[in-house]
Parts: sequence; structure tokens; C-alpha cells
Amino acid sequence: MLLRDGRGLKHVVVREYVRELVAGSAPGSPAPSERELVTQFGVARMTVRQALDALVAEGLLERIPGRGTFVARPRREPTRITGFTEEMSRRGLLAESQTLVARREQAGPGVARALNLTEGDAVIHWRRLRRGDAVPVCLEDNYLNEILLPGFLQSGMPTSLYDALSARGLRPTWAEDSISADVATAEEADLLEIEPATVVLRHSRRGMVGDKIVNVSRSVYRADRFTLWLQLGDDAD
Amino acid sequence: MLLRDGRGLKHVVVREYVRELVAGSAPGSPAPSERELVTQFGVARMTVRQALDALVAEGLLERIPGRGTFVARPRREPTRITGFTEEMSRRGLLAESQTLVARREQAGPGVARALNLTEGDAVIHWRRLRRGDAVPVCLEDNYLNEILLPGFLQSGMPTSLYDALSARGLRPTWAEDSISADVATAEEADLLEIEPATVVLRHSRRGMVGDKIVNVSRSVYRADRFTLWLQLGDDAD
DNA sequence: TAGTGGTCTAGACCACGAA
DNA sequence: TCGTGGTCTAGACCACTAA
Repeated sequence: MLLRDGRGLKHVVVREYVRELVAGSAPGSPAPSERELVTQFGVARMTVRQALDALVAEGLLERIPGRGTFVARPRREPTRITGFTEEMSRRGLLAESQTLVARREQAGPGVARALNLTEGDAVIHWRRLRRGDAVPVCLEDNYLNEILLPGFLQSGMPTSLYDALSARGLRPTWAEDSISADVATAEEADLLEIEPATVVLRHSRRGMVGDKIVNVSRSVYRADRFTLWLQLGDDAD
Repeated sequence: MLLRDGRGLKHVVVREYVRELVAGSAPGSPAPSERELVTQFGVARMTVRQALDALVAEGLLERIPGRGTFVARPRREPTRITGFTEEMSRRGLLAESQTLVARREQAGPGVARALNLTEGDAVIHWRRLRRGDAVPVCLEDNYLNEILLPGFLQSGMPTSLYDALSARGLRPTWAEDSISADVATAEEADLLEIEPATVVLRHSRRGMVGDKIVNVSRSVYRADRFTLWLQLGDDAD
């Protein structure tokens, strides 16, 4: 079903027409009325409603009974699942990255459990020292399920892990995170250019898309250089 | 419009009938077919579709063209915005709370900005020492916009702030959080029963419902007793 | 082939908002 | 009063799945 090109479906035609029509309009601007669209496209009103229903559901439009249909104010969006590169650029800092380890390894017990693999299964281990505006900010270990990412190590390491995962349709849309405060080990302190036993923020993440567990990351941040910002919830009042 | 009791609307009748019918069914169980419901309720098929559309949108049902309509597997849900009490009970710990301060104050510059008030405006300041299974875990300062919560201090302090806000229709559905690692001040260390300058996790939150900023909290957690757990994203693959 | 959901029509009446 | 969105009808044809 639905092998016809989307442009052939009338409700899709109307939907995309309205979407482009209101693109860039200020919140509160009126959209065409349903009966206007009926005459304009020569379709039934139910078809127009189906088109508008979709735009209302995605938060672009808002219906007010007795008044009309209007451009909705943009919804607030919860924090997306991003990596260091995007996070730094959001803060207006230049993200740099130095790969310390990039190799195939056998999963240890913790990584195996987190990736839902068996101990000893092959995983990709990628360790990077992350800088923001040239200052060491974060030491990040990523473990990837090699079965999901054949040839990943051979294809040359990308700048942004999440961009590389996106290209393979494996960008996590869901994550389980844990965040704690701790002190740096000697090795961490050395790489982050801080004194041993200095306060750090630890952040572990399990990234998933659908039912697939894509990666596990363990990051340690300099507490004097990094605060985690989050937006939670949704605007469904 | 819609002053008729919801039970009078046919698509609502059908929707709630189906909702109760499939309540408790295993994911993958078949729901009644659209045409079955048409004959059963004596309504048009568009009406049945409207009813089922709502259940599909909320993730209860799933349509598979050519096969039928089925109970969907429950969606994963991002971490809700909760407070200490719910968080502890989720971990199977007994949450206790000792109020140290509960009074009306004038907002300082930081609190005023966070609550979008003017410096010197009245705010409710509520400071509590929070214990999990009798061990001090967290010192929490809450600042509430008094205009939104008239008589809050007089009504007796509740166990759970979020429960009390729910009762007034002011439970935050949206929050902006910041999380950092730090060391305890002398006062914090004393109350949390740790050594001064011990590592702690700081968590600030601005809680909102709609456009209203309800509260600002600043919590300091013993790092040896608390790790923050989060689930981010949604299951819209 | 029979049954399913997806799309679509050409109407209708209702409650509400604004003029 | 007129225009709006909300609800509802009684059909229709299509593409797909499963027997």
C-alpha cells in the first residue's frame, strides 16, 4: 500500500501546501479555513481535515473552534540526545577531539552487560580527549556494538560520532544516562591537565535506536569547565 | 461547544469502549476491526476511525494495513519531572524530610531572575534536609512564586512538593536543569554529615507548567549516596 | 478470495465566536 | 447573522495480507 508517490495523495498535497504556506508565519497568523481549501483543491472536507490533523498533531497548527486555524507557537522541545561536538557548538565553543584509542576489543563484563552482549564479544573502543576552545574538558570512552557497525574502524574515524551513526541510520533516539560526582584518577587527571583527586563529573550513557543498543559511553568532565544542561518534559499542557 | 457530556459523543463512546476492551491485553493482541465496530455501534466508519486515531496517537494501538489493528507495545517514556520523594520511592528507599526553613522572603537577584520576578518580590523559601533510609542524602532549597501559590505556607507543609503542586494544577510538566560537580561548603557538609570540601553533586531546576515558572530548586547531593538517572528521547522511530 | 486498513466523496447538523 | 471548526453519515475504490 501507499506505493503511489506521496504527491499523488490528496491529503498529502493539501498538507504540504499548507505547510509551505505558513512556513515562516508568526505564531497566531491564520491558516486557510477548511472550506477555503475544499474549494481551492476541489476535495472533500474530510480530506482537508485529514491534512490539517497531521499538522496539528505535529504542533505546527492550532485549531480554535468558532474562530479558525492558526499557526501555533513552536513547542518547547526536550533536550535532544547529542554528543560533545554538538554540545560545544551549542555553547559557541570550538570542539576539538584527539583520538587516544580506536580499536577492536573484547567486551569486558560491564560493557558486555550494557550493550547486551556476551563477555568477550567484539566491540569497538574509541577513546577521545575532548577540548573546548583548546582547553581539555572531557575524556570520553565509547564502546560500540561491532555487529551493528561493520567496517566502522576501517572507514576512518569521523569528527562526530553521532553524525557517523546518523549516516548509518543508527543515531540514538533514546538514551539511559547516569550522572555522578567523583574525583579524577591519576590517569584522568594527567590527560585533563588537572591535579589528581580533583572533582569531576561522570556521565555514562547507553544510546539506543528502536530496540537496538548502539553505544555505551563513559565520560569524565572537568567540573571547573563543564555544567550539564538539560530540558525535560514536554509542552503538552 | 462540546458542552454535551463526553459520553454523548459517538467517537468518544467507541474510543473508551475499545480502550477498556484492550486494557490489560498483551501487545500484539488484535483489537476489533473497524467494520466490526461500525456494525456494533451503528456508526459510520469515519467515526470509528476517529476513535481509533486517538488511541493510535496516544500509543495504545497500532494499525497494520491489510492485517488489522493491534495493541501496541508500551512506549518507553522519558524521565518524568519528579522530586526527591518519588525518586527515592522509585529506588525502594524511604524518603524522609526535615524542614529547616519555611518562610516568606524577598527574592535575591539569582532567584528573581530564575522565577522571572523583580528583585525584592515575595517568594516562598523552603529548605529541607532529605534522607533516604535515614541517611542524609540531599540538602534542597526551593523557591516558589508566591503569587501562584497564595496561602501555601499557611496550609501546612506537605510531604511532597510536587503532590502539593499537583493539587493546585501547578505540577511542572517542563523543567530546565543544570547539573555540576563541586565540593561542599562548611554548612552543607555539617548538615549532610560529611567532611567539608567533600565532593557533591549540585542540581538546579526551574520547574514550569505552560508559560508559568512555578519553582526553582537548588539541591546538593552527597556524591557517595546519589547518582542521577535519566532517560531521554522518545520511541518515535 | 475475503478481510483489513487507507483514502475519498458530498453532503449534513451542531456549538461557538465575532460582528 | 455568518463563518468557523467539531461531529457524523453512508457509501465508494484501492492496496495489501492471509488463507
